[in-house]
Amino acid sequence: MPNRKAVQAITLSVVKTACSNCNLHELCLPLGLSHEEVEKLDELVSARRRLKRGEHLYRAGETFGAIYAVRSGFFKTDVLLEDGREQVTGFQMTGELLGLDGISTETHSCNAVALEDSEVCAIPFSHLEGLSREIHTLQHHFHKVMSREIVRDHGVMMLLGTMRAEERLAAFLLNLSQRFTARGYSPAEFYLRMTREEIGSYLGLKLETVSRAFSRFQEEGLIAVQQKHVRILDIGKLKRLMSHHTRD
Amino acid sequence: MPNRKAVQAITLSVVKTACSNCNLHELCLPLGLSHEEVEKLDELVSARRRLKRGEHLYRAGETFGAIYAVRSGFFKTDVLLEDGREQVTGFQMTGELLGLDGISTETHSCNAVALEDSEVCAIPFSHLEGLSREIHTLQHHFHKVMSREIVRDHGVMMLLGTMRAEERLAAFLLNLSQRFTARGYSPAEFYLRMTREEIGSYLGLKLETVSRAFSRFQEEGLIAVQQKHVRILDIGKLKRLMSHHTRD
DNA sequence: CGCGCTGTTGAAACTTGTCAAAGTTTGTGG
DNA sequence: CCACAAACTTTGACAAGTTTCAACAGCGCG
Repeated sequence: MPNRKAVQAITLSVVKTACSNCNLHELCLPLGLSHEEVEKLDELVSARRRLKRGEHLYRAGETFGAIYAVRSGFFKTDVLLEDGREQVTGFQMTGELLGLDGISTETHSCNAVALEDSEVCAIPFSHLEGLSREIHTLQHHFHKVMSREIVRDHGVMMLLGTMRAEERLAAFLLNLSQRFTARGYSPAEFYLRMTREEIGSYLGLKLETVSRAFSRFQEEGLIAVQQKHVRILDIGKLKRLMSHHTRD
Repeated sequence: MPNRKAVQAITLSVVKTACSNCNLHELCLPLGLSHEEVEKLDELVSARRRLKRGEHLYRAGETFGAIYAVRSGFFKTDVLLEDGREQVTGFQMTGELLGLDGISTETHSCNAVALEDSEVCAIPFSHLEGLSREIHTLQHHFHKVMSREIVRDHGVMMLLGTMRAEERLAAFLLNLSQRFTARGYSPAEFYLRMTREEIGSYLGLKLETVSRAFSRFQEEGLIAVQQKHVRILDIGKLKRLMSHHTRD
């Protein structure tokens, strides 16, 4: 039964997800843990999960049990209003966390959807709380992560509340660029995983407005766009775009 | 020296701020603590601080050390952009927490200003972390509070991203009404502590637009406004206002 | 290889911002 | 306690930015 053995080997290698081997180390875990502490962490991450493009990691209304660390891939989170209006509240990439919104009511308050084939680590929340009672560093790191999310949200509020369309898009592109850079990718060239409509929803704009802003940036030599492929040509101008105008 | 004694008595009564006696109990603390646990909590709250209208509780850039529970009064938090643009990110009333944004970088990322004479309890953050390692309930409660803040921010993003002016104002008034109700005040009648400009900044609108929306609501019999005094006349219509239109 | 989804572009309509002026309230100092 | 100044609010007319509607192009998937 050679097949049986092969399957087992694969299964084992999938299940064995140890944080100690994970290259997200610096992104989703606190630094400076002792060897034993890292071993404890390994037990924390109960399971990995693969998602195909378009699949939901969780949906609003589902019972909350775990937060998720993106191991690879790309996600969006969105909130729906009864009348059908939708707002994308964020895009998450490798090393970022999903599900923090669920802690407050023990029910997820938004949907998380994979925008490309992705993989996540599930971190059962009660385990995380237990372990952070033992490991100060972990506790503090987790608090920082939650706080960072709040600060990030304030940035989005600023964007939605005070910026005009082109400024919003510039801010969006610069933010992506910076996050790709932090992950070792090119700061100036990347593929967008989301549609114009999803960008628009995130930025509080209609997809046509987003499209026009892209075209305008291209005309002015700030970027080169072709569908989902973006190349930033003049990052300085893009930054300056954001600190001039007034509106609102 | 009868004076000396009197002064001491006053000082003591001011310093003695014990959470166990605090009527914010249900709002800012976890329920179901044992007597000993509550006593430990009492030690947590190091100092109260009184602020006059217009005074800053903290400013963006200052070193973060404590979070604050509003004991009485009313606050706003705002973020400033280099080019002078300002965004009010929230209004905080009795029983709500301030300062969570500072955890992430150990530096406050926004300004907190008292909109009326107020009083807060300072909760040194390292103490809070220490104690929540001992008291599970406190730990979990704190995580819920942070998460709730994230969910709240998503609500604001929804508001800013998908609602038109009148919907935003309706949502704002309903939110205030609900929070006043939770504190035992009238759901239908209250004084606004903030200016039209501050409301506008929070809602991503110009003060003139806010003023016009107020007038329009008044014309249509939804509310009665006179300066800062608001009376909600038709809460149902106000709610319906938010689930009809489309925009953005 | 064609159908559908996604993206682009144009023109008109609508919402909100801008500028300006006048009215109202609040706070302060005499 | 009044008077006056400063801050805040309201309202109007006009301008600007964004959405809406519509038509079409392109790419990608089945």
